[in-house]
Amino acid sequence: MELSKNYIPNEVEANWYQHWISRGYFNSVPDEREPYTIVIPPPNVTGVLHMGHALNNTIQDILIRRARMHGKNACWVPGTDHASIATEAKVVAMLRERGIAKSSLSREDFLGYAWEWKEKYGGIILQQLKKLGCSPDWNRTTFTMDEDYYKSVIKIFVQLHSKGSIYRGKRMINWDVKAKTALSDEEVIRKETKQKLYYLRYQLAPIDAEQHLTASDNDKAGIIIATVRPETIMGDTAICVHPDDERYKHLHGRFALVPLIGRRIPIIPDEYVTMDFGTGALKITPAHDMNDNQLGQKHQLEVIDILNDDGTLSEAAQIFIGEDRFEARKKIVQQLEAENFLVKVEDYTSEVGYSERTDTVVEPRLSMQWWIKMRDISNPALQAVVEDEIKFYPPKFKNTYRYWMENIRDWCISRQLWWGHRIPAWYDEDGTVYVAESLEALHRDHPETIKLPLRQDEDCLDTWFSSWLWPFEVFKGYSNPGNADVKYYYPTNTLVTAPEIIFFWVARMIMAGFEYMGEKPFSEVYFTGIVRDKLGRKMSKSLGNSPDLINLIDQYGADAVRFGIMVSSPAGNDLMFDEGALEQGRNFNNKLWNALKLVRSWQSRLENSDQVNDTTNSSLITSDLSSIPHQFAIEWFENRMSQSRAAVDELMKQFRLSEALKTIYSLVWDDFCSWYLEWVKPGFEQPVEITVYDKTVEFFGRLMQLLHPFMPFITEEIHHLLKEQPIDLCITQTASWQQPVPEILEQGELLKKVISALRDARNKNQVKPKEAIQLYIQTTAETTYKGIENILSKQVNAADTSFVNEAVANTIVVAVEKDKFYIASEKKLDSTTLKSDLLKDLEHQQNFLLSVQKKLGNDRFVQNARPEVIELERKKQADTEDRIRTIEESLAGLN
RNA sequence: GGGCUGUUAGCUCAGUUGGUUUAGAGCAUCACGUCGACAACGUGAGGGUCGCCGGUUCGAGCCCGGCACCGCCCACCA
Repeated sequence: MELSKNYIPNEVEANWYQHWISRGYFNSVPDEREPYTIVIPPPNVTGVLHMGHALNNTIQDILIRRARMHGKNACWVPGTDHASIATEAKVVAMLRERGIAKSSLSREDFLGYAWEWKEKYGGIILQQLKKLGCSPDWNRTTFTMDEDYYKSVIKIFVQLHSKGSIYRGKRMINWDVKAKTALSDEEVIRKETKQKLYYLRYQLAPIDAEQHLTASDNDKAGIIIATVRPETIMGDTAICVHPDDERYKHLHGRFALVPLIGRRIPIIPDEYVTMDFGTGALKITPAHDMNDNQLGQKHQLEVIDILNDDGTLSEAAQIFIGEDRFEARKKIVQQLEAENFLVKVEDYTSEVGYSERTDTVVEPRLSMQWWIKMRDISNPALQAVVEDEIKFYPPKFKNTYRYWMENIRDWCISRQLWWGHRIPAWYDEDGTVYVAESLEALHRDHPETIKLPLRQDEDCLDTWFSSWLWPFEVFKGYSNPGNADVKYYYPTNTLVTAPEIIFFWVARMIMAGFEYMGEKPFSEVYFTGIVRDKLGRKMSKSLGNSPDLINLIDQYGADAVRFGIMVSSPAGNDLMFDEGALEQGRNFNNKLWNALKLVRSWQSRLENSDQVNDTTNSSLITSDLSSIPHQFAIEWFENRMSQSRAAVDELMKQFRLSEALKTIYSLVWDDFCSWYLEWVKPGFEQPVEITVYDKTVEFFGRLMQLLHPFMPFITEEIHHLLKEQPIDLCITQTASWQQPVPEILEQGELLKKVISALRDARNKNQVKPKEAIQLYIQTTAETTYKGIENILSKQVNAADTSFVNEAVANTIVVAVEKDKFYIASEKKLDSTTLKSDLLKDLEHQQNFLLSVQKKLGNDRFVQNARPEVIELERKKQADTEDRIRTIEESLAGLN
């Protein structure tokens, strides 16, 4: 079979994925092997593959595939999250396009549309993961609203409630006016926002209406406050000043009038106020600000809610009723100015909360919601991470986690949405609340409720209230406690996720794990970096700097995409995505492909020689390694490969995947292709020794094993194209490798160094590659060089090599460590260049010698440094002196 | 405002307990090269004094103190 000029990934990838699936390689059932388990961070069911997913899932796939090849029972559980708010928003938008308003639908009808939508578009992302080459056990695909999963979520709510850890309360919450739902603190993104600070004059109310029928001038001058939200003044119920503020002491106990509507509000002292900010006087709007609300409670102020749930002004505002809050702001400013209440306007920048999902400004609002008392369940989860029972990579996230856990606040879990797990609470006509797993359960446990007219709570639970059960409920660990799967797979091994969701998800999973399973959910958490573009900007939909992954896979192949992503993801750092890295991946594919072509071309030459052997009993076939000229190359590469393998193992243990990949890349490209293959490559139309061929195929195969977790497709393809294989690479078990021998590695390094130095010398002296040279070697280690002589002479195109005891005149001199090489060629030497190079080197060596001598001349160094350090310095000194002597000899020879 | 990282070649990053020939890699750059695997390539080369200041030490990219800058997380100054 003729191989194409370049590697063409698309068809190869699709075929192999199909093959793997048909053989069921990714499926896992409990057995006697040790499990290695990962649960996927379930992407939103509405999601499409973006860079963050690609990074995340490539890492998980690398870990899983490696475990699978290392004798573990690898189980990677895939699935999706119902993502209540995100999905509901999509469904509402879809309905709007069809001209249907959500408000016109019953809950049941809406959910009908939502499920229809989910079945049709949901889970596209799982199909896309297949294109990336991911190898989860698809039989285990889980959705957070699957029937059993749903029941578990409800059951957990009931359990927490009966324990007293869930309560219902009217408190200030973050309100999303677009989605019309409450949000948890974590769903609010604070962004620095340019605003205006308005200075408004509140006139004073007369002290006593009967005594002062007209206001004094002082009263008209009133008190000036600063605010960024003038549209909320109609909700003001007090003005607050610092008790020690001399400017306002005379106003304590008096009343001010809210501009435009003239309502009387008290002026009260409280130390909360900062005297030197604004005017030192603060308007209090308990319905629309967290702090104001606290102050309001403290001073028992009235609460006037002037906003509707969609962010428009309510009847209570008296003016601008029905206007959007930001429209109302503009209009009210105009009116305040017209009526002389506006004193001045300043530019002002502060942090404003935005909804994570809808990106609208969050409205602090007083509302009745369900809450979890987090203190009840947080402690074991805190301890587990602090004491490294669960390890974080990189460890810096321990601090972040710890701080949040130590200051944990109650979690608002109710959402005013329909798509999700409906809160299992019922109300009778008196407003009494009953919590039960179902209406039937309620009637069973509380027969007195049978006759009551009950209505169920309309709200759903926060998405994260379901996903915090993920690591055990994917194995039905809660719905079917103690089943074989959960016993075998739980706790899982590694969680790979983005640091952004450390509070949303990671912390809560750890809490749920301890609370419901009595055990940690995973042993290690690997936090990936944030994906940025090459300008360092975070990738986001709004910036439009997120590339289309499927497009990239079509263009470069999944292996190249995986390579590109991993090679630019240093552990613990962000990923600066650059398409150049994908090109590098594609080029690497090609390099592998071409190496394969070379090795396969030997096959035919082997077969020919086989035929010759049958009749002539030629000596081409040999099994005795020591008798062939390529013995050193084979021994060296064997050792070199073991050395890199050990390095890769160590890096993988520390989750330094990017470096592990780079190590393999360099092993393949540099050591295997550039050195080893060149060393053993036969000349044009020369036969190939069978030992060399067998060894090369074996090496190549082992390289493919090492690389497979990172680039699964091309490695599988090459594995099969190298020779007939009884089993697929995907499930091949990694054999144990030998320990590298340091002496052989050193010899290999020396050989490389000598070859490079000689090539450099040829290059500098403009000796053409085609032109053969005479090489003279002056060394004390002649036996060493005898073993590598044939490689050396071929690699530097030497027609003839001989050993000498003294300098050879009229040659190019090259010194490597203690050995000297003399190159003689037809080419007339340019002694000027040669001389200046030598002089430059001489100066460098002399400076170096000086620094070493200075060190050795320092008594305190000699007294204090460790003996081996001193020994090393002495060696440096001797070597450098040798080196200088060589250069001087060469210079002398040139004259 | 508090906390946590980081600052090493043009770019992205390694550099393990301070001493391994006066700092390494990949990409990019430059020169030469079409030689029977590979121009999506080969062979070479150039390029940094390790953010700044001070200290400890025989010796600092690495340890200590201060400063500057970048980024992230957290926090209720209108």
